[in-house]
Amino acid sequence: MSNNQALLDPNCQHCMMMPMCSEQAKEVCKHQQTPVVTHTHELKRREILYSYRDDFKCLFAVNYGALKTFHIDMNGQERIHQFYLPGEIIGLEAIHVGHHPYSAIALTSSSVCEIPFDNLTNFIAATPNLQKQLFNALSHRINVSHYVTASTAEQRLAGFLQDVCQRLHHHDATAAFELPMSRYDIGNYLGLAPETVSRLFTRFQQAALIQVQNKKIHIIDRNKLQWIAQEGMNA
Amino acid sequence: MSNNQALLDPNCQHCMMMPMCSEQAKEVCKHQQTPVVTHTHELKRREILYSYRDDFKCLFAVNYGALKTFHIDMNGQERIHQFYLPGEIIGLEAIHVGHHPYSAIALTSSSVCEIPFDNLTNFIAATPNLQKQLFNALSHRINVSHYVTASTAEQRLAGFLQDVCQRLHHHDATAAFELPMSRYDIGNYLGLAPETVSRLFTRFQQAALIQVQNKKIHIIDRNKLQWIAQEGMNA
DNA sequence: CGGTAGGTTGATTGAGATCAATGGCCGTGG
DNA sequence: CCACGGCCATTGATCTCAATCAACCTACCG
Repeated sequence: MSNNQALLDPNCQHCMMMPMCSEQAKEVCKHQQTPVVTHTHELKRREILYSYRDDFKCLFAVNYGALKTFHIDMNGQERIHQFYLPGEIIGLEAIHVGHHPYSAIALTSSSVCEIPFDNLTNFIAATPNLQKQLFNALSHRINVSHYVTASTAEQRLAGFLQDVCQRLHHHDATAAFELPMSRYDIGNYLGLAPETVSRLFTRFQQAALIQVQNKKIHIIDRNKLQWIAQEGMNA
Repeated sequence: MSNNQALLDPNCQHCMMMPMCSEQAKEVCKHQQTPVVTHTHELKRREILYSYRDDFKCLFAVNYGALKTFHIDMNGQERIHQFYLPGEIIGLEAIHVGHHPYSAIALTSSSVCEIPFDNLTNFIAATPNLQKQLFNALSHRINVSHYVTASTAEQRLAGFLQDVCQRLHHHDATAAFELPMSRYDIGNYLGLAPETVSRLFTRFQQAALIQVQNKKIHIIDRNKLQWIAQEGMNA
């Protein structure tokens, strides 16, 4: 798939790397003979994008689908580090060590744009006003996922739903979407047992905050969800 | 305190911003009339460096002492975001929003170098090989503090001690240092009650992993501490 | 010297983990 | 097409680790 085709994709609208795919950017690239986005990868569910300890050469921007990064601890247990939704950049944590500290795997059929990091830095050096863009992306990543350290399970899951909703660019009080990950994955990410996640979904549904049918989530009362994320359910 | 004086300080050896204070850097600065480190602030214990929502203009590098960033939630409860030890950079999370999302306060008598962000970006644009430095610093911050989401209290505290030890540049199997923060702060940061932190210190001491006397910590068996951080105490 | 914040230790409670059983969904192969 | 098997999800029963409540101690500061 070419760079141009990717630009036609509605998902590119929200991609942090979009400025690197602009007409202006492509002019610069043509000059340098080094495009920022070289090509895209199509991934099937459970297909590995890269593995723990692989050399860091490229960042990846999620075009569609969803991925997770994880590692396997000394007990053979999976520990999920982060989920990635369309428009988000995978691999930033590898910049300073030169290799990937986590493995990345597709949760659903997905497509990612490959961004060779050297091309990117060259490009940024040539267009300093875009340097800020990458700083912003990195700065942004420092702050994400507050809620995983929230005190109660309710707060964590409410925060998670809220976060996913936002990252899928649903801005209204009500929203419907499909969770790309299993209850096990959510639990793993939030430090909860999958059973607890399941029970909480039921409780949230009983409280008319959401409607759940398997992976389909319908957010009914987002304000209240936000409230719970910060205060807990009975506060 | 001048830039030169700061350079004489042994803490500067490990500062991520040291390249910005090099002779080469100062040459560039002289050219631009905009030094990277303008001056330093001396802070007393509990003195505020900046407050939540303050405009983001500067990063700060800890010269000596220690600080924490935090915010007060809707219940009036403090939530600690991060601790900062000598050589570390405060304020990176503000880059992409333009204002500080947390307040910063000194835990002990401290000194920080003020780094106006515009000066820094100008400087980096003028010396592209140092652009990488800031990318690295940001990338590094994405990965820190794993252990706060570890499953057991033991693992979290062991991970925390291990982390502090490393950030204070103790590389040996045994080490002694002073914790700059209270048990309440540690608990708050790790999502544990202060009583739990206290009990764990006692248990770690009984297991001959560490010696504790108030804030003075003596790491006796760092390997085992590392083990516990990953596997738990009885695994 | 008291006063106060911080630290330790003990007793009790509770949220969430774990164990266990069941049901639904989907992909695979006969 | 249906049947089987595996994975995922839900629900219930029990247990456990850490929170909470409470008392007391200690260090530091005016």
